[in-house]
Amino acid sequence: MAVTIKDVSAKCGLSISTVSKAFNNYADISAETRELVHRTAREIGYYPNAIARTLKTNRSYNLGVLFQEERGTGLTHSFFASVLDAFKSEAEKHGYDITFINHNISWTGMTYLEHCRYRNVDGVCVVCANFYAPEVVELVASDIPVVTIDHAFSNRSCVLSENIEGMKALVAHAAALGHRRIAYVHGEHASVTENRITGFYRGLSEHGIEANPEYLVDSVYDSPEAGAKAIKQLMQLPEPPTCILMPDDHTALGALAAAAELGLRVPEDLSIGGYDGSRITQMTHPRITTVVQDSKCMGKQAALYLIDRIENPRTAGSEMGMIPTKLLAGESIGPVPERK
Amino acid sequence: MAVTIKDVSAKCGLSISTVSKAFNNYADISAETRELVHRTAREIGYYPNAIARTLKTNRSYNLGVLFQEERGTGLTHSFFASVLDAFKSEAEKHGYDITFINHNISWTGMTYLEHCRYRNVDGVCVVCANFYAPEVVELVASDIPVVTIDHAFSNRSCVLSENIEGMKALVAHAAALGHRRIAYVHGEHASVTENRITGFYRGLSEHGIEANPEYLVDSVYDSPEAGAKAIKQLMQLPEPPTCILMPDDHTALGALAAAAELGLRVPEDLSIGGYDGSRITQMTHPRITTVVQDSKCMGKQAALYLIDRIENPRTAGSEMGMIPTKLLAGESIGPVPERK
DNA sequence: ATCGTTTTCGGAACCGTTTCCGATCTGCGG
DNA sequence: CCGCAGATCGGAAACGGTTCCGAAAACGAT
Repeated sequence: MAVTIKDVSAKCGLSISTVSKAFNNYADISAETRELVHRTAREIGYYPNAIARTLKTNRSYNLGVLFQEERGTGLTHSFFASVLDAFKSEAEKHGYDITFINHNISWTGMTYLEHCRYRNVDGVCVVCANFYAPEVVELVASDIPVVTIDHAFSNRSCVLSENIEGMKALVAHAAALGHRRIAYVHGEHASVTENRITGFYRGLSEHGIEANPEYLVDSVYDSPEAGAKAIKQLMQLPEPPTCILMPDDHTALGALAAAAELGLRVPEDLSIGGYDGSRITQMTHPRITTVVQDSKCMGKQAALYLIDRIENPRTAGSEMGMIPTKLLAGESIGPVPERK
Repeated sequence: MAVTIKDVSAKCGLSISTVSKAFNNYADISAETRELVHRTAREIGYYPNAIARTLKTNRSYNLGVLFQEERGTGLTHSFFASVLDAFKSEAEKHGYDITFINHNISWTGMTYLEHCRYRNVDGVCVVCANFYAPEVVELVASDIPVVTIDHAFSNRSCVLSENIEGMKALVAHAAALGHRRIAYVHGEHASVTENRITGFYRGLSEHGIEANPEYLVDSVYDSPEAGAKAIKQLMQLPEPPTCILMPDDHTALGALAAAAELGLRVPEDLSIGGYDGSRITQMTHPRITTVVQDSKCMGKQAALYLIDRIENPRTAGSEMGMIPTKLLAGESIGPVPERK
């Protein structure tokens, strides 16, 4: 069925090796021959078989993407989906396809690394996972090129979002509007979270606000329910906060609903901040004040680092890309209400 | 670096073919030998190389996923992301990985079909594309197993969402609340849209409501901006609708904001309906009344059809899965306001 | 005409598997 | 003790390419 290199070689009366070399731009092929080969290839619709090529060259032009499985969200998570989309586009622009690396149920029980070898991926982008899991560590310690997103390993390239600055800017924005009782409901522990907490505290101290431990609430990402719970908990404090910063936009959306349930107007009675800069923040009423993470840039940069590492194994070093964040002021953080 | 079948054969003093057969459960291998092979394989960490296996067997255990490229949304679209996620999970459960099929810029200009052959995918799931594009038709007409989502080709398996019934149910819900001036802002033309329009008209006629051509607005999916524009246009009619159904939940969210801008309360002054049943509908205030599409089920079913077709080429026919939809009543469609 | 050099091409091994087919060995009835 | 069937295993070709290396041809210089 499929047309192979043999068909091309037969059709133009050349040897297989000559056709192969013509296709791979070897120097010892005359211009006319090269032209002939390409022409007949086009005629009979020949494309080199990636599988055979990979077997021989050990280059698959396939990049692995490691997504966490623990939480159900997967591809549904808008921030990661956006990062992935950009990664994919950039990879494809360079001739790479992508495959997901994971070990779902009923699979032969391969580790991430084994899966990578099994599929011969040229490199892996670890987008979102428990970076401390032994399996991830094993992968990162292997000889396979790796780039990580939002987590830095030594001697591995990574792309980081400027979380400290982003959070600081958000706190500064709230402080500028007079808020001093600012709470932060944060997500699971990870580099991202730690940086945001750092940014949160720095933002507070830069505005001379004393940190109140009760205002730092342990919660999870991407859970409007948990967000709502946190809100209710915070608002029952003897001295409730006037501004609550949520771990992400989805949770902030849930917080808006929770506030409405409590009979609180946003931002007149309570200010709420999000994080990520997803599209929905601009569709709500009030629009959610958030910190935009440049997910497109992050995904693209990760692809560039990884491909560079793959194609220039000796010259390419381990880069660290810091992608700036940007405050997007909506209406959900308003002036602090008069003290009653 | 990688450990091959040779290492296993050397380690247990058996021939390569024996090891291979032991791994593939051939009958002419004694139980002890099989056990020995598996044990030493586990010891030295051997996994068969998928590439070599594919080259020989012409089975890649890789499924292609065809996503549209025209609109920027890509993976970001929550409905498709959800379908894809379910498809992926089910595929992985059966030992398949997935790769995206497309023809992005700077690529050698392969068609979808050529890309499929290039990567030796065992089958393709066409999730979201222009089903009338020549390239898609070429793929569907090929010998590669194909399953389509939300579009039916003859003699190809497909998974359809019950759009007619879903839309009818939504109209019925509005009618039950007294609405008779119901508008529908629909997305681009595709099977989905046509079915929904059909359902819309049937719903109207079943409740004795005469269709008003001005109440059917041509718009696009997933565009809050376009949604907002449509709302404003509709509300300027001499007899504006009391209930507006949007093409999807994101657009409905945009419509909510647009209504707020116009000073209209939802649902007191204007009712708005969504479609898809995405998570955000339950996080807004008011919650958006929508039609839930069972995206998980759709993705899973598509994977099952495709794999069945691949693994049982003769017995498997072309199936058509109709996935039921469910009305999810929020608060965004309320009783019709008193005629002023 | 001879020789060395450069250009251009083909032969063949190899990548890691699968699988057909033949070889060996065992047990058993006659 | 022979022959034969069944059980086990190994040899080798093949999948579709790449790439090393040698051979042939062409060419220029002497």
